[in-house]
Amino acid sequence: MREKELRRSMSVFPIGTVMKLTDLSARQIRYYEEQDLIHPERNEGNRRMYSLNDIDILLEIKDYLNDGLNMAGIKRIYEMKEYEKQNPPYAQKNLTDHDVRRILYDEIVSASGMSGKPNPFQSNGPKM
DNA sequence: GTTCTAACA
DNA sequence: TGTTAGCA
Repeated sequence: MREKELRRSMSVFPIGTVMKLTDLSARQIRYYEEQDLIHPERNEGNRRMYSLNDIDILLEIKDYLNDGLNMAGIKRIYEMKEYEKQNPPYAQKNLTDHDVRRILYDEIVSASGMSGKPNPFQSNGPKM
């Protein structure tokens, strides 16, 4: 079932399509790339070409943003995801990749909501 | 018309 | 983040 992943990794969408699919601005999409959250390829004309995987990540980022996470918190989650890939310990300790991510996620979200002081995971209270 | 980089509000 | 400028 690797054929499927291969296709999901093919960069075939221009930023305009990604904008419509994710409802994110071009500015945001390019910014998340700068933060190493996504890695679109470039075509002959230096245009960014995104894959279905990139789009999935973008949609995930949008969810995290809605939960009040800032870039620091989101990057944490993806950095952790990378760390896990290089260090199999978790996979063998009966926790799936998804479970570990869920745990870290809850940790960051609760840290954002329980402290009265500003913390690195919180994007300063509501702006109203 | 669409996307890109860079920079300023 | 939005937006704008000047290119390709």
